[in-house]
Amino acid sequence: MEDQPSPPPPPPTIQFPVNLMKDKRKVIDEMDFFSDKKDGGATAEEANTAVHFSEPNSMLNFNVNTGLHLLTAANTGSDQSIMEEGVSSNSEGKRAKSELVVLQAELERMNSENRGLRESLNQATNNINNLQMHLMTLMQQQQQQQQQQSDHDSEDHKNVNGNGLMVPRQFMDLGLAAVGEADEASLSTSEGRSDQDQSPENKVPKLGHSPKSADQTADATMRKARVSVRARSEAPMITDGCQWRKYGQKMAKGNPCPRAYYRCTMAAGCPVRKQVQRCAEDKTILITTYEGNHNHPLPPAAMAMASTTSSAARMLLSGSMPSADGLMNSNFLARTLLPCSSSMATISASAPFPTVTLDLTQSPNPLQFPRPSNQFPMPFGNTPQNIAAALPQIFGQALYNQSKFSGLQMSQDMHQGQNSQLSDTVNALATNPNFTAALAAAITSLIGGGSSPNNGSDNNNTDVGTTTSNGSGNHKLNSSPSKLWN
DNA sequence: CGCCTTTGACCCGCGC
DNA sequence: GCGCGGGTCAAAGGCG
Repeated sequence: MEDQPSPPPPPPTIQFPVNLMKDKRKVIDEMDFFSDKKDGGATAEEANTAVHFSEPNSMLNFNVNTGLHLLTAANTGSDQSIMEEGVSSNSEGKRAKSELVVLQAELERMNSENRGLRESLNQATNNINNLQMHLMTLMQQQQQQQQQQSDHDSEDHKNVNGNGLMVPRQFMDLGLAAVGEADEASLSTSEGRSDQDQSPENKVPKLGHSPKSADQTADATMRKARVSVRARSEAPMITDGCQWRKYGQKMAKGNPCPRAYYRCTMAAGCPVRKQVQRCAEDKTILITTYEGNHNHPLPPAAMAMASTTSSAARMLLSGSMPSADGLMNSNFLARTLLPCSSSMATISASAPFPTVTLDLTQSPNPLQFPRPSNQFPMPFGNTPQNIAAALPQIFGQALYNQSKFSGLQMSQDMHQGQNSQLSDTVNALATNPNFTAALAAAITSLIGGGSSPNNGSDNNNTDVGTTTSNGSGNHKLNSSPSKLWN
Protein backbone atom coordinates (compact mmCIF):
# COMPACT_ATOMS: atom_id res chain seq x y z
CA MET A 1 0.00 0.00 0.00
CA GLU A 2 2.85 2.31 -0.68
CA ASP A 3 1.25 3.70 -3.80
CA GLN A 4 0.20 6.74 -1.90
CA PRO A 5 3.17 8.87 -1.06
CA SER A 6 1.90 9.10 2.50
CA PRO A 7 1.32 12.83 2.50
CA PRO A 8 2.00 14.52 5.76
CA PRO A 9 -0.91 16.93 6.04
CA PRO A 10 -4.11 15.65 7.60
CA PRO A 11 -6.57 17.44 5.33
CA PRO A 12 -5.91 15.35 2.21
CA THR A 13 -7.65 12.43 3.77
CA ILE A 14 -10.77 14.46 3.48
CA GLN A 15 -9.97 15.94 0.18
CA PHE A 16 -9.23 12.73 -1.61
CA PRO A 17 -12.67 11.19 -1.49
CA VAL A 18 -14.20 14.41 -2.65
CA ASN A 19 -12.12 14.51 -5.75
CA LEU A 20 -12.65 10.90 -6.44
CA MET A 21 -16.35 11.19 -6.09
CA LYS A 22 -16.53 14.11 -8.39
CA ASP A 23 -14.50 12.38 -11.02
CA LYS A 24 -16.45 9.22 -10.75
CA ARG A 25 -19.70 10.98 -10.90
CA LYS A 26 -18.96 12.46 -14.26
CA VAL A 27 -18.28 9.08 -15.68
CA ILE A 28 -21.16 7.26 -14.15
CA ASP A 29 -23.45 10.06 -14.98
CA GLU A 30 -24.43 8.30 -18.15
CA MET A 31 -26.57 5.82 -16.37
CA ASP A 32 -29.84 7.12 -15.08
CA PHE A 33 -30.20 4.51 -12.47
CA PHE A 34 -26.97 5.46 -10.86
CA SER A 35 -27.23 9.10 -11.61
CA ASP A 36 -30.18 9.58 -9.30
CA LYS A 37 -28.57 7.80 -6.49
CA LYS A 38 -25.30 9.31 -7.20
CA ASP A 39 -26.74 12.71 -7.27
CA GLY A 40 -28.39 12.20 -3.99
CA GLY A 41 -25.34 10.69 -2.50
CA ALA A 42 -23.17 13.23 -4.11
CA THR A 43 -25.09 16.06 -2.71
CA ALA A 44 -24.82 14.58 0.66
CA GLU A 45 -21.13 14.14 0.16
CA GLU A 46 -20.76 17.60 -1.14
CA ALA A 47 -22.69 18.92 1.79
CA ASN A 48 -20.37 17.03 3.99
CA THR A 49 -17.30 18.30 2.32
CA ALA A 50 -18.67 21.77 2.28
CA VAL A 51 -19.22 21.55 5.95
CA HIS A 52 -15.82 20.12 6.42
CA PHE A 53 -14.07 22.86 4.62
CA SER A 54 -16.15 25.62 6.00
CA GLU A 55 -16.23 24.46 9.52
CA PRO A 56 -13.26 24.84 11.77
CA ASN A 57 -11.76 21.97 13.64
CA SER A 58 -14.37 22.23 16.26
CA MET A 59 -16.69 20.69 13.78
CA LEU A 60 -14.42 17.75 13.50
CA ASN A 61 -14.46 17.34 17.21
CA PHE A 62 -18.14 17.58 17.18
CA ASN A 63 -18.35 14.81 14.70
CA VAL A 64 -15.99 12.59 16.50
CA ASN A 65 -18.20 12.48 19.53
CA THR A 66 -21.34 12.58 17.57
CA GLY A 67 -23.64 10.75 19.86
CA LEU A 68 -22.58 12.37 23.03
CA HIS A 69 -22.60 15.75 21.53
CA LEU A 70 -26.03 15.37 20.16
CA LEU A 71 -27.33 14.51 23.54
CA THR A 72 -25.71 17.44 25.15
CA ALA A 73 -27.03 19.62 22.40
CA ALA A 74 -30.48 18.24 22.99
CA ASN A 75 -30.16 19.05 26.64
CA THR A 76 -28.83 22.51 26.29
CA GLY A 77 -29.46 23.67 22.79
CA SER A 78 -32.41 25.52 21.38
CA ASP A 79 -35.43 23.73 20.01
CA GLN A 80 -34.70 24.97 16.58
CA SER A 81 -31.36 23.36 16.46
CA ILE A 82 -32.91 20.18 17.71
CA MET A 83 -35.48 20.30 15.01
CA GLU A 84 -32.89 20.94 12.37
CA GLU A 85 -30.83 18.08 13.55
CA GLY A 86 -33.82 15.90 13.58
CA VAL A 87 -34.55 16.79 10.01
CA SER A 88 -31.04 16.33 8.85
CA SER A 89 -30.26 13.49 11.16
CA ASN A 90 -29.88 11.17 8.26
CA SER A 91 -27.26 13.17 6.54
CA GLU A 92 -25.67 13.92 9.86
CA GLY A 93 -25.36 10.26 10.58
CA LYS A 94 -23.92 9.64 7.17
CA ARG A 95 -21.52 12.43 7.63
CA ALA A 96 -20.52 11.15 11.01
CA LYS A 97 -20.02 7.71 9.61
CA SER A 98 -17.95 8.93 6.72
CA GLU A 99 -15.89 10.99 9.05
CA LEU A 100 -15.46 8.07 11.30
CA VAL A 101 -14.26 6.04 8.38
CA VAL A 102 -11.94 8.80 7.36
CA LEU A 103 -10.58 9.08 10.84
CA GLN A 104 -10.14 5.40 11.10
CA ALA A 105 -8.29 5.38 7.84
CA GLU A 106 -6.20 8.20 9.12
CA LEU A 107 -5.52 6.32 12.29
CA GLU A 108 -4.61 3.27 10.31
CA ARG A 109 -2.30 5.25 8.15
CA MET A 110 -0.64 6.80 11.14
CA ASN A 111 -0.30 3.42 12.74
CA SER A 112 1.40 2.00 9.74
CA GLU A 113 3.55 5.05 9.50
CA ASN A 114 4.38 4.66 13.13
CA ARG A 115 5.25 1.09 12.51
CA GLY A 116 7.52 2.02 9.70
CA LEU A 117 9.20 4.65 11.78
CA ARG A 118 9.69 2.24 14.58
CA GLU A 119 11.25 -0.24 12.22
CA SER A 120 13.60 2.30 10.83
CA LEU A 121 14.43 3.38 14.33
CA ASN A 122 15.24 -0.18 15.22
CA GLN A 123 17.35 -0.45 12.14
CA ALA A 124 19.18 2.71 12.97
CA THR A 125 19.75 1.47 16.48
CA ASN A 126 21.06 -1.76 15.14
CA ASN A 127 23.34 0.07 12.81
CA ILE A 128 24.72 2.10 15.62
CA ASN A 129 25.21 -0.99 17.67
CA ASN A 130 26.97 -2.64 14.81
CA LEU A 131 29.27 0.26 14.37
CA GLN A 132 30.01 0.20 18.04
CA MET A 133 30.77 -3.42 17.71
CA HIS A 134 33.19 -2.80 14.89
CA LEU A 135 34.94 -0.19 16.88
CA MET A 136 35.17 -2.52 19.79
CA THR A 137 36.54 -5.27 17.63
CA LEU A 138 39.11 -2.95 16.20
CA MET A 139 40.14 -1.96 19.66
CA GLN A 140 40.48 -5.54 20.68
CA GLN A 141 42.54 -6.29 17.64
CA GLN A 142 44.78 -3.42 18.37
CA GLN A 143 45.17 -4.56 21.92
CA GLN A 144 46.05 -8.03 20.78
CA GLN A 145 48.63 -6.67 18.41
CA GLN A 146 50.10 -4.62 21.16
CA GLN A 147 50.16 -7.61 23.40
CA GLN A 148 52.09 -9.50 20.81
CA GLN A 149 54.48 -6.63 20.43
CA SER A 150 54.91 -6.32 24.13
CA ASP A 151 55.57 -10.01 24.22
CA HIS A 152 58.73 -9.43 22.29
CA ASP A 153 59.66 -6.40 24.29
CA SER A 154 59.34 -7.55 27.84
CA GLU A 155 59.35 -11.26 28.19
CA ASP A 156 59.96 -11.29 31.87
CA HIS A 157 56.44 -10.09 32.43
CA LYS A 158 54.81 -12.84 30.52
CA ASN A 159 54.48 -16.52 30.25
CA VAL A 160 54.81 -17.99 26.85
CA ASN A 161 53.69 -21.47 26.17
CA GLY A 162 55.22 -23.84 23.73
CA ASN A 163 53.34 -22.51 20.79
CA GLY A 164 54.40 -19.02 21.45
CA LEU A 165 50.98 -17.95 22.53
CA MET A 166 50.82 -15.71 25.48
CA VAL A 167 49.20 -16.97 28.59
CA PRO A 168 48.30 -14.81 31.49
CA ARG A 169 50.60 -15.68 34.29
CA GLN A 170 47.88 -15.35 36.80
CA PHE A 171 46.00 -18.19 35.28
CA MET A 172 49.02 -20.31 34.69
CA ASP A 173 49.83 -20.02 38.33
CA LEU A 174 46.51 -21.55 39.12
CA GLY A 175 47.41 -24.67 37.34
CA LEU A 176 45.73 -23.99 34.08
CA ALA A 177 48.48 -25.33 31.96
CA ALA A 178 46.28 -26.14 29.01
CA VAL A 179 44.79 -22.78 28.80
CA GLY A 180 47.18 -21.38 26.33
CA GLU A 181 46.92 -24.22 23.97
CA ALA A 182 43.25 -24.40 24.47
CA ASP A 183 42.94 -20.79 23.75
CA GLU A 184 44.89 -21.12 20.62
CA ALA A 185 42.91 -24.10 19.55
CA SER A 186 39.77 -22.26 20.18
CA LEU A 187 40.92 -19.36 18.14
CA SER A 188 42.03 -21.33 15.17
CA THR A 189 40.70 -24.80 15.27
CA SER A 190 40.71 -25.12 11.55
CA GLU A 191 44.44 -25.48 11.40
CA GLY A 192 45.19 -28.89 10.08
CA ARG A 193 42.97 -30.73 12.41
CA SER A 194 42.06 -33.57 10.24
CA ASP A 195 42.29 -35.50 13.41
CA GLN A 196 40.88 -38.85 14.16
CA ASP A 197 37.35 -39.44 13.10
CA GLN A 198 36.38 -37.44 16.04
CA SER A 199 32.88 -37.49 17.26
CA PRO A 200 30.83 -34.52 16.28
CA GLU A 201 31.64 -31.55 18.31
CA ASN A 202 28.37 -31.60 20.06
CA LYS A 203 29.04 -35.02 21.37
CA VAL A 204 32.32 -34.22 22.95
CA PRO A 205 32.71 -36.24 26.08
CA LYS A 206 32.73 -34.51 29.35
CA LEU A 207 35.92 -32.86 30.27
CA GLY A 208 38.58 -34.90 31.86
CA HIS A 209 36.91 -38.17 31.19
CA SER A 210 39.17 -39.56 28.56
CA PRO A 211 42.75 -38.71 27.79
CA LYS A 212 41.92 -36.64 24.76
CA SER A 213 44.41 -34.41 23.14
CA ALA A 214 44.71 -30.89 24.31
CA ASP A 215 43.04 -29.71 21.16
CA GLN A 216 40.07 -31.83 21.80
CA THR A 217 39.92 -30.73 25.36
CA ALA A 218 40.04 -27.18 24.23
CA ASP A 219 37.34 -27.81 21.72
CA ALA A 220 35.20 -29.37 24.34
CA THR A 221 35.73 -26.48 26.63
CA MET A 222 34.93 -24.01 23.97
CA ARG A 223 31.92 -26.01 23.08
CA LYS A 224 30.78 -26.19 26.63
CA ALA A 225 31.60 -22.71 27.72
CA ARG A 226 28.33 -20.86 27.85
CA VAL A 227 27.12 -17.38 28.06
CA SER A 228 23.78 -16.96 29.67
CA VAL A 229 21.93 -13.70 29.27
CA ARG A 230 19.04 -12.76 31.46
CA ALA A 231 17.00 -9.94 30.05
CA ARG A 232 13.50 -8.70 30.33
CA SER A 233 11.76 -9.20 27.08
CA GLU A 234 8.29 -9.87 25.89
CA ALA A 235 9.63 -11.23 22.67
CA PRO A 236 10.11 -14.96 22.42
CA MET A 237 13.73 -14.42 21.53
CA ILE A 238 16.22 -11.62 21.80
CA THR A 239 17.37 -10.21 18.53
CA ASP A 240 21.02 -10.94 18.05
CA GLY A 241 21.37 -10.64 14.31
CA CYS A 242 21.92 -14.29 13.69
CA GLN A 243 19.70 -16.69 11.89
CA TRP A 244 18.47 -19.47 14.10
CA ARG A 245 16.51 -22.56 13.57
CA LYS A 246 14.65 -24.29 16.29
CA TYR A 247 15.52 -27.94 16.56
CA GLY A 248 14.01 -28.94 19.81
CA GLN A 249 12.01 -28.07 22.82
CA LYS A 250 11.96 -29.69 26.18
CA MET A 251 10.36 -29.19 29.48
CA ALA A 252 13.18 -28.57 31.83
CA LYS A 253 12.94 -29.69 35.38
CA GLY A 254 11.93 -27.01 37.81
CA ASN A 255 10.58 -24.65 35.23
CA PRO A 256 7.04 -24.67 33.88
CA CYS A 257 8.22 -22.90 30.77
CA PRO A 258 9.67 -25.04 28.05
CA ARG A 259 13.23 -24.64 26.96
CA ALA A 260 13.75 -24.12 23.26
CA TYR A 261 16.87 -25.18 21.44
CA TYR A 262 18.12 -23.23 18.49
CA ARG A 263 21.05 -23.72 16.20
CA CYS A 264 22.70 -21.19 13.98
CA THR A 265 21.77 -21.71 10.37
CA MET A 266 23.82 -19.02 8.76
CA ALA A 267 26.29 -21.60 7.55
CA ALA A 268 26.22 -25.32 7.28
CA GLY A 269 27.90 -26.92 10.21
CA CYS A 270 27.99 -23.88 12.40
CA PRO A 271 28.31 -25.31 15.89
CA VAL A 272 26.68 -22.43 17.68
CA ARG A 273 23.62 -23.32 19.68
CA LYS A 274 21.43 -21.39 21.95
CA GLN A 275 18.78 -22.18 24.46
CA VAL A 276 15.93 -19.89 25.23
CA GLN A 277 13.84 -20.22 28.31
CA ARG A 278 11.74 -18.00 30.44
CA CYS A 279 12.64 -17.60 34.04
CA ALA A 280 10.48 -19.67 36.31
CA GLU A 281 10.22 -16.98 38.94
CA ASP A 282 9.68 -14.07 36.64
CA LYS A 283 8.30 -14.97 33.27
CA THR A 284 9.12 -11.60 31.85
CA ILE A 285 12.76 -12.53 32.08
CA LEU A 286 14.14 -14.31 29.11
CA ILE A 287 17.17 -16.47 29.65
CA THR A 288 19.22 -17.02 26.54
CA THR A 289 22.22 -19.29 26.73
CA TYR A 290 24.76 -19.22 23.94
CA GLU A 291 27.24 -21.92 23.26
CA GLY A 292 29.99 -22.29 20.72
CA ASN A 293 31.57 -20.08 18.14
CA HIS A 294 30.50 -19.28 14.65
CA ASN A 295 32.50 -20.70 11.81
CA HIS A 296 31.42 -18.19 9.23
CA PRO A 297 31.39 -14.50 8.58
CA LEU A 298 28.63 -12.71 10.32
CA PRO A 299 26.54 -9.71 9.60
CA PRO A 300 27.45 -6.81 11.79
CA ALA A 301 24.48 -7.25 14.02
CA ALA A 302 25.33 -10.84 14.63
CA MET A 303 28.93 -10.11 15.36
CA ALA A 304 27.85 -8.65 18.63
CA MET A 305 26.70 -11.89 20.10
CA ALA A 306 29.38 -13.90 18.37
CA SER A 307 32.01 -11.72 19.85
CA THR A 308 30.37 -12.04 23.20
CA THR A 309 30.15 -15.77 23.30
CA SER A 310 33.61 -16.20 21.98
CA SER A 311 35.01 -13.72 24.40
CA ALA A 312 33.16 -15.30 27.24
CA ALA A 313 34.36 -18.70 26.25
CA ARG A 314 37.88 -17.44 26.09
CA MET A 315 37.51 -15.78 29.41
CA LEU A 316 36.26 -18.99 30.87
CA LEU A 317 39.07 -20.86 29.26
CA SER A 318 41.50 -18.51 30.75
CA GLY A 319 40.09 -18.78 34.17
CA SER A 320 37.89 -21.74 34.63
CA MET A 321 39.04 -25.06 33.59
CA PRO A 322 36.74 -27.48 35.27
CA SER A 323 38.53 -27.62 38.49
CA ALA A 324 37.60 -26.12 41.76
CA ASP A 325 40.51 -23.78 41.52
CA GLY A 326 39.50 -22.76 38.10
CA LEU A 327 35.98 -22.03 39.08
CA MET A 328 37.04 -20.14 42.10
CA ASN A 329 39.29 -18.25 39.85
CA SER A 330 36.38 -17.63 37.59
CA ASN A 331 34.40 -16.07 40.32
CA PHE A 332 37.39 -14.04 41.11
CA LEU A 333 37.46 -13.14 37.47
CA ALA A 334 33.86 -12.21 37.45
CA ARG A 335 34.44 -9.78 40.21
CA THR A 336 37.69 -8.56 38.85
CA LEU A 337 36.87 -8.25 35.22
CA LEU A 338 33.48 -6.80 35.72
CA PRO A 339 34.05 -4.79 38.81
CA CYS A 340 31.26 -2.40 38.21
CA SER A 341 28.72 -5.06 37.65
CA SER A 342 29.38 -7.64 40.26
CA SER A 343 25.72 -8.32 40.57
CA MET A 344 25.32 -8.45 36.84
CA ALA A 345 27.88 -10.93 35.68
CA THR A 346 28.50 -14.15 37.50
CA ILE A 347 30.33 -17.26 36.60
CA SER A 348 28.62 -20.33 37.80
CA ALA A 349 30.49 -23.09 39.51
CA SER A 350 27.45 -25.24 40.02
CA ALA A 351 26.49 -25.47 36.40
CA PRO A 352 27.66 -28.54 34.54
CA PHE A 353 29.49 -26.27 32.16
CA PRO A 354 31.37 -23.11 32.89
CA THR A 355 28.76 -20.48 32.39
CA VAL A 356 28.88 -16.75 32.42
CA THR A 357 25.55 -15.33 33.43
CA LEU A 358 24.80 -11.78 32.56
CA ASP A 359 21.87 -10.41 34.43
CA LEU A 360 20.61 -7.42 32.55
CA THR A 361 17.39 -7.25 34.44
CA GLN A 362 18.49 -5.58 37.61
CA SER A 363 19.96 -2.25 36.78
CA PRO A 364 17.94 0.26 34.83
CA ASN A 365 20.99 0.90 32.75
CA PRO A 366 23.47 -1.76 33.53
CA LEU A 367 25.67 -0.83 30.63
CA GLN A 368 26.63 2.49 32.02
CA PHE A 369 29.82 1.41 33.61
CA PRO A 370 32.22 3.58 35.39
CA ARG A 371 34.94 3.09 32.96
CA PRO A 372 38.42 3.87 31.84
CA SER A 373 38.93 5.92 28.78
CA ASN A 374 38.32 3.14 26.38
CA GLN A 375 34.88 2.10 27.34
CA PHE A 376 31.67 3.07 25.73
CA PRO A 377 28.54 4.26 27.29
CA MET A 378 25.46 2.73 25.87
CA PRO A 379 22.98 5.47 25.28
CA PHE A 380 20.22 2.99 24.68
CA GLY A 381 17.68 1.36 26.79
CA ASN A 382 17.70 -2.22 27.83
CA THR A 383 15.91 -3.59 24.87
CA PRO A 384 16.56 -7.03 23.54
CA GLN A 385 18.17 -5.58 20.49
CA ASN A 386 20.50 -3.50 22.53
CA ILE A 387 21.35 -6.25 24.87
CA ALA A 388 22.90 -8.25 22.11
CA ALA A 389 24.91 -5.34 20.97
CA ALA A 390 25.93 -4.47 24.47
CA LEU A 391 27.37 -7.79 25.38
CA PRO A 392 30.53 -7.65 23.34
CA GLN A 393 31.35 -4.45 25.04
CA ILE A 394 31.02 -6.08 28.37
CA PHE A 395 33.21 -8.92 27.38
CA GLY A 396 35.45 -6.84 25.32
CA GLN A 397 36.09 -4.80 28.38
CA ALA A 398 36.44 -7.94 30.36
CA LEU A 399 39.08 -9.17 28.01
CA TYR A 400 40.75 -5.86 28.06
CA ASN A 401 40.80 -5.85 31.80
CA GLN A 402 41.89 -9.41 31.83
CA SER A 403 44.85 -8.81 29.65
CA LYS A 404 45.72 -5.74 31.58
CA PHE A 405 45.27 -7.51 34.83
CA SER A 406 47.51 -10.33 33.87
CA GLY A 407 50.33 -8.06 33.08
CA LEU A 408 50.14 -8.53 29.38
CA GLN A 409 48.80 -5.15 28.75
CA MET A 410 51.23 -2.47 27.90
CA SER A 411 51.28 0.45 30.21
CA GLN A 412 48.31 2.65 29.94
CA ASP A 413 50.42 5.55 28.88
CA MET A 414 52.00 3.63 26.14
CA HIS A 415 48.68 2.26 25.20
CA GLN A 416 47.17 5.64 25.00
CA GLY A 417 50.14 7.00 23.25
CA GLN A 418 49.86 4.50 20.50
CA ASN A 419 46.17 4.79 20.42
CA SER A 420 45.80 8.47 20.74
CA GLN A 421 43.63 8.52 17.74
CA LEU A 422 41.58 5.74 19.11
CA SER A 423 41.26 7.35 22.48
CA ASP A 424 40.22 10.56 20.92
CA THR A 425 37.68 8.72 18.96
CA VAL A 426 36.31 6.97 21.97
CA ASN A 427 36.23 10.13 23.96
CA ALA A 428 34.40 11.79 21.19
CA LEU A 429 31.93 8.99 21.27
CA ALA A 430 31.56 9.22 24.97
CA THR A 431 30.93 12.90 25.05
CA ASN A 432 29.21 13.63 21.83
CA PRO A 433 25.46 13.54 22.15
CA ASN A 434 25.18 13.09 18.46
CA PHE A 435 26.35 9.60 18.85
CA THR A 436 25.68 8.32 15.42
CA ALA A 437 27.56 11.04 13.69
CA ALA A 438 30.42 10.74 16.09
CA LEU A 439 30.48 7.03 15.61
CA ALA A 440 30.49 7.31 11.88
CA ALA A 441 33.33 9.78 12.08
CA ALA A 442 35.18 7.51 14.42
CA ILE A 443 34.82 4.52 12.19
CA THR A 444 35.87 6.52 9.23
CA SER A 445 38.94 7.80 10.97
CA LEU A 446 39.82 4.44 12.31
CA ILE A 447 39.27 2.32 9.32
CA GLY A 448 40.11 4.83 6.74
CA GLY A 449 38.07 2.86 4.31
CA GLY A 450 40.43 -0.05 4.64
CA SER A 451 38.95 -2.95 6.46
CA SER A 452 35.79 -4.65 5.57
CA PRO A 453 33.41 -4.66 8.44
CA ASN A 454 31.91 -7.97 7.65
CA ASN A 455 35.07 -9.89 7.40
CA GLY A 456 34.68 -12.93 9.50
CA SER A 457 38.25 -12.80 10.59
CA ASP A 458 38.00 -9.55 12.38
CA ASN A 459 35.90 -10.73 15.19
CA ASN A 460 36.33 -13.56 17.55
CA ASN A 461 35.00 -16.09 15.21
CA THR A 462 36.85 -19.23 15.63
CA ASP A 463 37.46 -20.61 12.26
CA VAL A 464 36.13 -23.91 13.34
CA GLY A 465 36.84 -25.76 10.24
CA THR A 466 34.74 -24.81 7.36
CA THR A 467 35.53 -28.33 6.37
CA THR A 468 34.05 -29.87 9.43
CA SER A 469 31.25 -31.81 7.93
CA ASN A 470 29.39 -31.67 11.15
CA GLY A 471 28.77 -35.25 11.89
CA SER A 472 25.78 -34.48 13.96
CA GLY A 473 23.58 -35.43 11.08
CA ASN A 474 22.38 -31.94 10.66
CA HIS A 475 21.78 -32.02 6.98
CA LYS A 476 18.68 -29.98 6.73
CA LEU A 477 20.50 -26.81 7.34
CA ASN A 478 19.83 -24.04 4.99
CA SER A 479 22.40 -21.46 4.34
CA SER A 480 20.17 -19.05 2.59
CA PRO A 481 20.60 -15.69 4.23
CA SER A 482 17.12 -14.73 3.38
CA LYS A 483 16.10 -13.64 6.82
CA LEU A 484 19.24 -12.38 8.32
CA TRP A 485 17.59 -9.50 10.00
CA ASN A 486 14.56 -11.16 11.42
C1' DC B 1 7.58 -26.47 -2.97
C1' DG B 2 10.86 -25.31 0.27
C1' DC B 3 11.63 -23.85 4.77
C1' DC B 4 10.46 -23.87 9.48
C1' DT B 5 8.30 -25.50 13.73
C1' DT B 6 6.52 -29.11 16.42
C1' DT B 7 7.03 -33.12 18.97
C1' DG B 8 7.81 -37.79 20.17
C1' DA B 9 11.67 -40.82 20.11
C1' DC B 10 16.22 -41.62 20.94
C1' DC B 11 20.91 -41.11 22.90
C1' DC B 12 23.97 -40.20 26.53
C1' DG B 13 25.73 -39.05 31.02
C1' DC B 14 25.01 -39.23 35.77
C1' DG B 15 23.34 -40.62 40.24
C1' DC B 16 21.39 -44.13 43.04
C1' DG C 1 21.37 -51.91 35.94
C1' DC C 2 17.89 -48.62 36.03
C1' DG C 3 15.71 -44.31 36.04
C1' DC C 4 16.04 -39.46 35.28
C1' DG C 5 17.13 -35.40 32.94
C1' DG C 6 19.37 -32.84 29.31
C1' DG C 7 20.20 -32.59 24.61
C1' DT C 8 19.48 -33.93 19.76
C1' DC C 9 17.28 -36.15 15.82
C1' DA C 10 14.02 -36.53 12.35
C1' DA C 11 9.36 -37.33 10.60
C1' DA C 12 5.22 -34.85 10.07
C1' DG C 13 2.67 -30.98 9.43
C1' DG C 14 2.09 -25.92 8.80
C1' DC C 15 2.99 -21.82 6.38
C1' DG C 16 4.23 -18.44 2.94
